[in-house]
Amino acid sequence: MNRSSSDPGGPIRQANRELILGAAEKVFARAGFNGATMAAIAEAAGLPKANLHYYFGNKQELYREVLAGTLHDWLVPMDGITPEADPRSAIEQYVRAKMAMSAARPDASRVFANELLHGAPVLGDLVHGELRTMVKRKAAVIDGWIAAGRMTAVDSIHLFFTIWAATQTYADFDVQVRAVLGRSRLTARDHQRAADHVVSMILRGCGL
Amino acid sequence: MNRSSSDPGGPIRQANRELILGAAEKVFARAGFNGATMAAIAEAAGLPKANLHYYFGNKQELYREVLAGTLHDWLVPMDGITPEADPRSAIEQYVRAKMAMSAARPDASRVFANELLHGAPVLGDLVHGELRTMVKRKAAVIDGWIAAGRMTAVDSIHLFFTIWAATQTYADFDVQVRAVLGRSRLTARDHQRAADHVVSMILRGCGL
DNA sequence: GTCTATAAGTTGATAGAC
DNA sequence: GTCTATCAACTTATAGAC
Repeated sequence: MNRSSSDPGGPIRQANRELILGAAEKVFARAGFNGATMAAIAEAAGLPKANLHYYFGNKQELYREVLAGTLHDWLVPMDGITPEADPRSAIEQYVRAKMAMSAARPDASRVFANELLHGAPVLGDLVHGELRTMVKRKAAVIDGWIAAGRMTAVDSIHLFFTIWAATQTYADFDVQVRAVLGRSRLTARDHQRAADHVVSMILRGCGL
Repeated sequence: MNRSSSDPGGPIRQANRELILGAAEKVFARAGFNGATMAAIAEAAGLPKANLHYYFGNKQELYREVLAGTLHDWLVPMDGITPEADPRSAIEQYVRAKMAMSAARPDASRVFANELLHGAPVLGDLVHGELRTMVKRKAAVIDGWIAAGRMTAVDSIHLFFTIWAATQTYADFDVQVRAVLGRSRLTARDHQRAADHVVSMILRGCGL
C-alpha cells in the first residue's frame, strides 16, 4: 500500500511542504502576491508547477501559509515581556530579537509588509485576532510598569508600532538603507550598529 | 488649428495627466505594481484605457512618475534642518510634517513603500542619487549639533531611518494600526495621539 | 485628442498518463 | 505522489476610425 497518499502528515509531504514554503517566501518577497508566479515558485523549489497545487490547492492558500508562519514566529519573542521582568532588559531583548529576525529572514518580513500594505486581504482575521489579543496583553504589562514608576509614561500600544516599524525597516526597506549608507550589502557590523542605534533610541524614548 | 496636439504642456494635457496620476496612485497603492491594471486605473480616472498609453506611453512610466512626485514631496520638509535651527523644534517639525503626510496622503506612502519592498527596480537611481545626497547633507547638520553638545550622540543617518519608519508606518500599515487599536477608521484625534507619541519618543531618543 | 476593437503574450489551474 | 500538456481567462499595448 502506498502510505504517503493516505497520510497527510507523512515525512514526504512534510518535507515537500517546507521546500515549497521556503521557495514561496523568497518569490513572494521579491515580487509581491500578484508579481509572483506559480511557475517561478516551482522553479525555486525545483519541482514541477502541478505539485504546488497538489500540496496547497491554490496560490492564495500557499501565500496564506507563508504569512501565518511568519506571524507566529513574530509573536514568540513577546513572551519575555512580563510584569516581573526588568523593563529595560525586557524591552532591549525584544528589540534585539526583532532586529535579529530582520537580519536573518528579511523575506518573511517583506511578505508580511506587502500583505499589510495592501490592506491585509488574506491575513485580516489573524491580525484582528491573535495579534491584537497579544498586543493588548503586553501593552497592559507595560502600563503596569509605568504605573509603578519603573519607566516614563508612553503610549504602550503605539510603542509596539514604533518598535515594529524601527526594526522591520531594516528588512523591508533594506534597499533604501543600503543606498543611503552607500553599501552594496549590509555586513554583520552594519547590523550591529543598526541594532545598537534602535535599542538606544527606544530605551531613551522609554526613559530607560 | 488644434493647439492641444502640438502643445505638450497645454492645459488639457496637464489636467488629464494630473487626473491619471491621482487615479494611478490610488490603484497602485491598493494593488501594487503587478496587481494594478491599466483598466482599473482608467476606470478610476474615468477615461478609456488607451488614453493612459497616449499620455504616459506604458504602465511602468506612469508608475515611475507617481513615485518621483512622492519622493520630491518628501524631501521638502527636510529644509528646516539647518545648522542655525534649534535641534528640538527642527526635529519636531520634521517629524510632524512626516506624520501629517502619512495621514493626508497614505496612498503615496504605500506606493513608495511597495517600490522599496521589491528592491526599488524603477526608482533605484533616484534613491541612490537625490535621496542619498539629501540625507548625507542633513545628517551632517545633525552631527554638527551633536558636536556642539546641543543633543545626545545618536547615529544621524540611522536617525532618519527611524523617523521615516516610525512615521510612515501609520500610512503603510494602517490596517495593522486600526486592527490593534480596534478602530475601523482613524480619527483626527487618533492621528494627534500618534503624532504626539512619535514626537516624544524621537525627541527623548535624541535627548531633547 | 478620444475611444473601440483586437492582437500578442502571460498565468493559474487541471486533466490524465505514469 | 510526480509530471507533461493544455486550457481558459486575463492583461498590456496598439491599430485605426472618429
